[in-house]
Amino acid sequence: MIRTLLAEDQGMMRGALALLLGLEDDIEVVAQVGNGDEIVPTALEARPDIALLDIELPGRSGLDAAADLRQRLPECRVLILTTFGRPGYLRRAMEAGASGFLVKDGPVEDLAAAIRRALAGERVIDPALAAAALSAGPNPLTQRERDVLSAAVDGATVADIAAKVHLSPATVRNYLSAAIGKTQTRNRMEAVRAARQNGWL
Amino acid sequence: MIRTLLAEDQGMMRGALALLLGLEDDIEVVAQVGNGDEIVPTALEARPDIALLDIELPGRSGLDAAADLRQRLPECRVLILTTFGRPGYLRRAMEAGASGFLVKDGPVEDLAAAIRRALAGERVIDPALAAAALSAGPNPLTQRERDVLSAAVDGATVADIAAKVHLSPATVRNYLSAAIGKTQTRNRMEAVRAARQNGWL
DNA sequence: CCCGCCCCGGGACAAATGTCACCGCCTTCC
DNA sequence: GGAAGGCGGTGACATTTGTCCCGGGGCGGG
Repeated sequence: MIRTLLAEDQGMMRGALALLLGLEDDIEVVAQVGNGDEIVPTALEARPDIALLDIELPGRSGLDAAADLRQRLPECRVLILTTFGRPGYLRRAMEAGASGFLVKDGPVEDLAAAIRRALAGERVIDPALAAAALSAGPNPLTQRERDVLSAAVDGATVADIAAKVHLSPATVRNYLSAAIGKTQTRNRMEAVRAARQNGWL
Repeated sequence: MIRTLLAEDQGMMRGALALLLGLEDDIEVVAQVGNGDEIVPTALEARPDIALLDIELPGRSGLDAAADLRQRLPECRVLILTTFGRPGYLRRAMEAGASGFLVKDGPVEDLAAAIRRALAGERVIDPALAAAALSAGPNPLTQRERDVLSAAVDGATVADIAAKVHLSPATVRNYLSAAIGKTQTRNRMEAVRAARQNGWL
């Protein structure tokens, strides 16, 4: 039996997937969590063979948790399951030591198949997505640029951002300008959009 | 047997739900679509007893399709199934003649139960959500304000918006200002955010 | 008929935003 | 030891954005 941990925030999706996987003869869902920072503790207790992680979770990103999990429980494989096939996400997933990367489009049958292949030691990645990740290149943004850009979502003013990141307003504007330049966009919102699109957050 | 149509864009979610509902003794999934404008044609052919519609679909909004479907196939009940429990969505769903409104959080067991209750003539609505929808009040934005605000997503400049909506830049700025005022926000991005939050798009 | 409200536009003005040049400090790498 | 680059900051500048006030036209209800 393949012992599986399932991390997914949408209750209906989580329940449906769990039920679905439970129908497979060789797969058993031993734990379910809906929150990012429950992943590692729960895994340490349930000791699954494989963890199926969503990326965008409340509490903690599935990518962060993946890296942590690979350290603390190396025998447990990690499969990332996400809505968005963003190049930067795939890149980070691989760097975190994930065995595969699935998008939530695509048929359900892929899921069980991916689990078995990952456990057999294979890497499970959509070829088209892999190509996109390679052609997009690495994240050009520095740490601070990411911070500032992240704080700029949903229309915060420069003053808001400065307060949130503990920087001078003037500095914030410089970072924003740099980020806008690197993303080849025209204003902060386009920059945020482009950065998210690429999975550089 | 309850004949069900399933409209949902995420392949994995769609497949999982279909499989899940298929396990119920009295429910049968007679059609699945992943695109908004396939809903009505497919329903006219498959003649389901109930249609389970996501709102945010490619091609056409599930809410639009719901209204249309109620006209063209009155014996078919409509159940809205969405990620976001936005007050305006609920309001529009009810105006479109939906029999119920489910959010994708919450347990899977709710789904089959909701289908049966909807077919029995009940209205299926989360009480907390209903309260929020009533307290939020109706959409205060005019048609043009909605147009302009919609065109302002992802950081378009005034000139971009003006071109997209075929208006003078000056007029666009006036509408944006009005929308910002009505949403009690400080800039266009916050206004967009607030409007989307409430399901006023 | 008038009132209110929506539509469309213009002008003027203050504030916010984006850009550029320049400063110093620090770390890393050749 | 220098070059390169990230970090934090300042000042100046042009552009954009948000606001307010002003027109005119249309349409519905009292």
